[in-house]
Amino acid sequence: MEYNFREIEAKWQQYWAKNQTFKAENPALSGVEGVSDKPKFYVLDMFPYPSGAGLHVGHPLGYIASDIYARYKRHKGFNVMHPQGYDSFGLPAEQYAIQTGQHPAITTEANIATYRKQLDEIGFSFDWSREVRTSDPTYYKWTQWIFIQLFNSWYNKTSDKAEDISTLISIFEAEGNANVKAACDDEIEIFTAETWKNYSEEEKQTILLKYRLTFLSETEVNWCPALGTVLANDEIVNGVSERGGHTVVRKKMKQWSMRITAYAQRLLDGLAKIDWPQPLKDSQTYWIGRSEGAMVDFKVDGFENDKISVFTTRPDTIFGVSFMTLAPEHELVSKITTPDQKEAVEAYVKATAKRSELERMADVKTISGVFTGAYALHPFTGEKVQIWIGDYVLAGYGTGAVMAVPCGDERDYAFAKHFGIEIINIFEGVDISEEAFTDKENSVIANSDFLNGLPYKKAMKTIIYEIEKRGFGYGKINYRLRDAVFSRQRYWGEPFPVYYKNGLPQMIDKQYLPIVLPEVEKYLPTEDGKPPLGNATTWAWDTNTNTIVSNDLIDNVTVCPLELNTMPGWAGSSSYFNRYMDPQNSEEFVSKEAVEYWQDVDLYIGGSEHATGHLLYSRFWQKFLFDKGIVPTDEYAKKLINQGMITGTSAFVYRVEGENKFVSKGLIKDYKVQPIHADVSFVNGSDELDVEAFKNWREEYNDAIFIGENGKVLSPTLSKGKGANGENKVLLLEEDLGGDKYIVGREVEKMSKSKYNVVNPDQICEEYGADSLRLFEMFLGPLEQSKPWKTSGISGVYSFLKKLWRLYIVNDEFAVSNEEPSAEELKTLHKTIKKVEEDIANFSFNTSVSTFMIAVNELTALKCNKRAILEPLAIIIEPYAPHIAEELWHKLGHSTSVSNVDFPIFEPKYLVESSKEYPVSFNGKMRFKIELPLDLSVKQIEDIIMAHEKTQEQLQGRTPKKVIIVPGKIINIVG
RNA sequence: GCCUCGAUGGCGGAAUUGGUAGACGCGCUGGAUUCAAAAUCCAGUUCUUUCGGGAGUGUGGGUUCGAUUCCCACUCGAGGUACCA
Repeated sequence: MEYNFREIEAKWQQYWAKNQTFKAENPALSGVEGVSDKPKFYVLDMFPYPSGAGLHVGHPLGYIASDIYARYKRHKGFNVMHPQGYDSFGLPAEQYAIQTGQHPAITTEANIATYRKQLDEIGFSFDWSREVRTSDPTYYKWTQWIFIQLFNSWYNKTSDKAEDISTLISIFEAEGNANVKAACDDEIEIFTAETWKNYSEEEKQTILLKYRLTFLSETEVNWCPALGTVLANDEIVNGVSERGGHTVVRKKMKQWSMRITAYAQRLLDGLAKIDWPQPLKDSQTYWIGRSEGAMVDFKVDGFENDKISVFTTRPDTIFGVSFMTLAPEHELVSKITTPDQKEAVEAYVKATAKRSELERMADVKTISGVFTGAYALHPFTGEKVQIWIGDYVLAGYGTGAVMAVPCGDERDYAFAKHFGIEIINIFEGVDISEEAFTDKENSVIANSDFLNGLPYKKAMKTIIYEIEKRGFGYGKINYRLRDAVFSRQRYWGEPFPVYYKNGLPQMIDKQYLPIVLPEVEKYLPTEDGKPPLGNATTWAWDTNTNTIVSNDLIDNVTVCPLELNTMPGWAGSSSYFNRYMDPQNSEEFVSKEAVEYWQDVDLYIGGSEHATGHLLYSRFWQKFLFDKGIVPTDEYAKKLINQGMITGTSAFVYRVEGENKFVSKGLIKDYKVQPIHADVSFVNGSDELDVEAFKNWREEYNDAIFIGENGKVLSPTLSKGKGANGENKVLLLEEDLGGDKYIVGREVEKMSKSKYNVVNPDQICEEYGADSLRLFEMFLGPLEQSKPWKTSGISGVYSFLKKLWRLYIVNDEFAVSNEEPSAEELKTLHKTIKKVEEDIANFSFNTSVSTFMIAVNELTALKCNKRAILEPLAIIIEPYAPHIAEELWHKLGHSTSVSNVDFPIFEPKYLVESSKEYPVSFNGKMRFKIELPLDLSVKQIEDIIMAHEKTQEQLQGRTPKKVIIVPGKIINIVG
């Protein structure tokens, strides 16, 4: 009776699907007995984007880990929800559509089918009845609904939460907006209740838009006219688009934005109460970028009505200001520049416009700038301060202007030195002739009027008080975080539930959702530069019938144009974890009962690349939904783990330059060679190349000559035989080569199709089975670290599974005995239980696999065949290798799934030892070992050890200075 | 530049509060079984050695009876971020 993984795995995968073994019940809704008594546990994976390439072995790593955890929790008596779905809107499907005309929905559907097949083959315990797809109208209906909720809300800083826009309107009607503290647009005019009531409906709406949590704003974007779209920073390389190399310009566009900045402080504070990796928290903290300081206005000499506002974190150094720097794009630049400087300034502004923001920021070494000829007036001293422009100041950050204090800031110092600007020292007892003094905590202010002699903290308080008293500024907490642009000029995304009347956005009522993506002829932007939805001919809203109608009917009275942008990639993923709780609900986003029961995610596993994208936006939406009373917690995931990347081990062959000849790795120093990626599937575990497979790979290599490691020309004689893993292959026999082989070079790189180092899970499942794949992925190393993939090692876990199987087999028949287990057997079992439970608690799955191997090795050595040992063993291994466990469990005579059986209880009594093999060290170096009873006193141990002949041998007559004995641990003799 | 993580045999890695460095697996070497192979099993495998031993966890210091583990300085690698005022 062989371990036939193909048969076993197919059988149990079908069984689980048929019996809905992993369906998680919502007790309140289902009334399923027994479920409601169990505590809930919610294990979540970051759902995948279903790309055309399918899964490679890197993808399931986190899924396997979370699956082990979910399965373990079922054994521990929890009602576990472990859902999966697809983040199925996205660019690749759209690009494929542009190239081929194939509708993205069709491509996406096909890709999902591939993913599903691959996921099923690995034996995950997903509850597929809860599947969501972000591109499914029944799902994005709720994305649109949340958008409407955001539109209908404003952020009240007084109550410190989002409130319905109606509460704001009531305040306006009662007392105007003078006392409203809200997260809102920067420049809002103050009005009274009287004025508000006299505003037209349009004027009112325009004002309200400045307060809403999602709002239209003019945003500067990277516009690529050739592609007809906006590009993200990372899609621009050297100032041109990554795709196609087209020109990119900065352009202002009216777009939807999300007022995430309203939540900056709460997003920061919330980090303290969630168990997420510190590096991830650090990067969110940095991204939010809280800084305390002051806004200060500087008057411009000769321009009575203009002022330059700056934000500074060091208002205490204001007496050290010797110049100001404006971003070249600053609106005052053209106005205040003197005729003398005009030419230079204009040239500089022009040069800056050509540089991308990225380029400007990457170039740290060159100091550049131009004097405008104008002067600002120091608010305290009234002295004239030069106004410069410099491209290190960014228009998009803060006010686009900096008050420069060279003695206290390295960059200002370098700038001042470079252009010979005065450097005023305002620090007591500090030499600034060589560099700026930036240690603010240890600074004492001097040369600064009323601030003289004050340390940093006192000086800050005093100066902010003075600034506010004199009325040219105020203390302010600034955040680096920007409001998030929420419009995309794409086709394959969620349509907005928005139409425009007289240029003002109107929300479509909830009952008419979803607004379904229209059909278009082409997926490209229109010729006049409108987004792809501009191609739709039926894309107008009839306000009488509340239906989408033909554009021909637009009259801007009853029929109005619909929004042409779509939502960004992160829209659908920002709250999907809540939707899993109640995925089929068509009346509500999530029912009260469901969300009260499931509450939040107990364990979330995914990649760290989402640190400041998805993981920040989703926290923002959760806080908003919490404010609205829709969800009961304002942080949605208690615990988060980042799985590390699996890198590929690329293989290289070496072509002699100018020839169609390849030399083996050991010979490359004798030739001028060019390394070429070879597909890793042509290489075996000993880095030997299957030369024939490589030759047949591409026509250009058909006639290539290969020189082996020993310098022999590899003969092309073919022979049938077995490959390294037992598969049938046509290969070169060693005799034919005179024992010579072609050895490839290896290098660890990111796993990628273009590097030919991708390994698919399907291949592995086919050759070794899903249980082997699962064990091997865990065995590779710590979950959170990145690690290279090398398929050759998989034979180790495969042998282990065969060895485990054989424990249950006697004379080729399945058989276990009912004999009482021995102390040794019980010890093996219980130390395994203990270690595996500790490992799961620590997410240390790699060490669990080792522990299983040790247990099976020991039980094999003991020839253990006893039910009392082997039955619990099948349970504890189930989370890791569920198929073989289920098979063994049923063979042991059970008729229901092993997945909900109680985990064996660890009994410490089986591990109690009476003696210990003490390591005896001399000066910290272990020299020999001695077996001693554990109940000896320190004195007794010392007497025994000092009398020992090996001790005397080591000491060679010396008298030890000290003998350290830690009972149960070590003996160390010093001297 | 800054932030974060990491560096242990030929390779992946283990060593849970400072206490036997190299568990477990791959690979490799030798052997058993076999007509042969696959599979399986057994033994060995950090380096070095005059076979007594000696050295050894990126480098250099420090704390300690004792350091892969703690502290300081540095080198290299990976990821992120970026003249952030």
